[in-house]
Amino acid sequence: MAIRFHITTSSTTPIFRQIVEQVRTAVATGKLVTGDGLPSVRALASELVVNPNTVAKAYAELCRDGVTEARRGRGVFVARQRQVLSKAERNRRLTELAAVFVREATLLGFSREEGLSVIVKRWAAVPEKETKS
Amino acid sequence: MAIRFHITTSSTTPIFRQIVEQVRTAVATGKLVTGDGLPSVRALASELVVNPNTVAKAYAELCRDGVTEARRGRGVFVARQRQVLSKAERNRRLTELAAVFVREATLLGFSREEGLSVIVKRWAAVPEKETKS
Amino acid sequence: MAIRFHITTSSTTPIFRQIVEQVRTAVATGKLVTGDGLPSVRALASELVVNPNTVAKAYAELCRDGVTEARRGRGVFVARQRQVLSKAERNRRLTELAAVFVREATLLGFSREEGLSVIVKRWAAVPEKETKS
Amino acid sequence: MAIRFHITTSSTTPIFRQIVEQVRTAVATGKLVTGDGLPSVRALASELVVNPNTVAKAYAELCRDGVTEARRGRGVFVARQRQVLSKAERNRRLTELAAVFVREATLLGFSREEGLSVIVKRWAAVPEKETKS
DNA sequence: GTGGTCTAGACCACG
DNA sequence: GTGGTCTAGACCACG
Repeated sequence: MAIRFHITTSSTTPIFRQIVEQVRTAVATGKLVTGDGLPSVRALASELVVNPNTVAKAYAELCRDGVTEARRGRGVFVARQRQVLSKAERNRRLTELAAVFVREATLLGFSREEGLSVIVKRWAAVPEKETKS
Repeated sequence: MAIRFHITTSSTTPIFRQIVEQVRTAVATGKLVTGDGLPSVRALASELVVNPNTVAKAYAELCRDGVTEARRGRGVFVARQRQVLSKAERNRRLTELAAVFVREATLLGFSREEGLSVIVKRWAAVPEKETKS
Repeated sequence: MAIRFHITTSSTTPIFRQIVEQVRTAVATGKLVTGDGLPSVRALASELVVNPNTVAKAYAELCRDGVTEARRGRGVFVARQRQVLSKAERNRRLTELAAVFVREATLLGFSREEGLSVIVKRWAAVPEKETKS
Repeated sequence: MAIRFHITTSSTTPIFRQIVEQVRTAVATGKLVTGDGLPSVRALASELVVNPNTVAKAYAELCRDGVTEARRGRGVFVARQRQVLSKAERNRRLTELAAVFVREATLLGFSREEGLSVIVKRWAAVPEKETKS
């Protein structure tokens, strides 16, 4: 399935990071699956009216993190997802993610129930699959 | 109650942001409550061995977001927490926070149960209080 | 301790990779230790007569891999080395490294004894330290 | 003996290099010996579903390095392995290979014993033969 | 045609 | 002064 990108040049989030996050979201929610192709660097740069280097930087980070893989002369494709980080490192990152969520949700005035509810709702968008450890 | 700051100069997170986040966490978890005073800009800068401008920048952001308030000539204090954002905007932000958490947790290979479990655990650090909506 | 860089622009190995490898070697052999500073992006670019972006790309990869860390406004420093990859992934990489070494050494006409000997000799340059797993 | 090729189009390693390395490995481990024939360019390209130019490029490099030799109108065959490089050059390359192995193994957190062990294990796949110096 | 590398030069965030 | 981001534009390796 294809993916529609939306870039906000006025955001404090760098353009290349916005691209990275949109691809990561699409992969996490199953909108993009293993083997799906991304637009070519030139095509996406042209569509978003940004420099090809900016797109290339985003794609490079995605490839480095194993989300995608570049095939010579053919383009960038969604890779088979596999975990290379140690269990300890992954747990550390998950704990940090949870701390940020709880802090910000609390400061926004939301209760534990409201916070969990929106997480559960969001997770419904993620397709079932065997956990890859 | 006082707050102990821990700054990591080697982190990719800017120092001023580390200060901001530690105050926000302290307020969210009830370690700091309405009326509690923060160290003076000079005192904290000296203690953390950072530029006073950096501390001032952090305090300015906290005041701007309504977490703290500056009382002329007396210092910076934790403000009475009140929601200035519209219900719609707060819901939008909560949804975005949840999307980030679910996306990253999923890509790290965690299941819905593991993700929720760590959120619940983290929320245990937040004291009960009436929801401020 | 400082580090002397030697770049070969005629090599097929990209300049940014040559920089990366020289820093990795210096860290692996203890010539650079935790906390040591690298030359600034601009200083090294000027010294090597390459574009600052090329040096920045090398430094970015080193930081991403945890070899170094950038401190805001101060420069890039050697980080405390820690392992974030899973044991399985690290074993996989070591096996691949060994396969390459054995293949090339064999084709160069060297015996097992000669190959091991030069590895042992090279390892003598690595300072003793507790294995970090 | 024949050789089975396995190409990963998603790898960052160019296809022609994968072919080169698999032939080199087969020769180094004795799976292919002097006089053994390689598949024709067209046959291999067809089997691997790659561009014939890619296979031709791989064979050209193998011939240039003396691993194989092309016999006009008959195909490409494994050459009698002989060392064309000077002893000094071969020693230089072996030292460089060892440096890379030790550097990366060290940064992965492996000890000298672990590194040597995996080299020894890998070398067990190489048949005994008189050293060709 | 595809991504990868590099130069040249600008502007910004941080401290 | 430091690294981070971005644009503009060139050339190369691969297929």
